[in-house]
Amino acid sequence: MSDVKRLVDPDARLLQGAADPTRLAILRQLAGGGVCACDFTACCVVAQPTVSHHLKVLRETGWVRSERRASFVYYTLVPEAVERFRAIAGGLGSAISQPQSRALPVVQPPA
Amino acid sequence: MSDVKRLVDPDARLLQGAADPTRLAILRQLAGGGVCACDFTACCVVAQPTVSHHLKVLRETGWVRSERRASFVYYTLVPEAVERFRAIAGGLGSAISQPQSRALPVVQPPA
DNA sequence: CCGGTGTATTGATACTTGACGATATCGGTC
DNA sequence: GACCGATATCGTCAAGTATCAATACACCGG
Repeated sequence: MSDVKRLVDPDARLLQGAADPTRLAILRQLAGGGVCACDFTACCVVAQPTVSHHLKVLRETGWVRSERRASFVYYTLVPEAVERFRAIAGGLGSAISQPQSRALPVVQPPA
Repeated sequence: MSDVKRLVDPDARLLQGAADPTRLAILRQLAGGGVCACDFTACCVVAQPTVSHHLKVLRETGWVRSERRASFVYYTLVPEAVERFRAIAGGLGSAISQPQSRALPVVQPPA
């Protein structure tokens, strides 16, 4: 993806932040309460620099915030990011709140 | 990402399906009701083969289903995918439904 | 059966990404 | 101040991905 696209669609950027098995695992652990960076190294198969890299991506995409405490770094989920994520899900979900009768909708091919 | 990871975490795969500006735009248009493949070519900046490619990705990640009708192909959102997407959002959101007092939680660095 | 339109596939290319080892940095301890 | 554990950064490589032009395929109308 180009940088331009990242600018024009912040939602896609947010989704991309979460769209990796390692990062999704990190986000889930954060939702559960584990927040020391060393915990992630334990939970994931990847090496420490890789975890650090993913944490950076999550920071840059607005998912997490980091805070230093002594020699440890604590990570917390950014509530707004989760909220935005939910909003995206809600936006897509409008179609399923109504019955399935739209399977072949009224949209016509262009004239 | 490796194929292995795709197998071990289908949620990440689903997220990756949506984590692209063009595909997100397509999904949103599908939620709104536009379903003819030619509509996507109109809505996106990219060329037709690119749209077709993205539709294929969405099909492979379980987001959409396609159906041929005369010479046009109609696309519909897969309700289960949207539901799953919502479930992922809900799983991450559990932390924000409770107050922020967990900013620096009780989790300790490993002994 | 033949031309035309809509859609998918192929092949090539440039870019992005995930992963690692090595190394730097930061804070605490002795 | 020297060592040590915890994180981050750098350099690099392999792999994945987005994009397009060219082309093939499917379906309709004549």
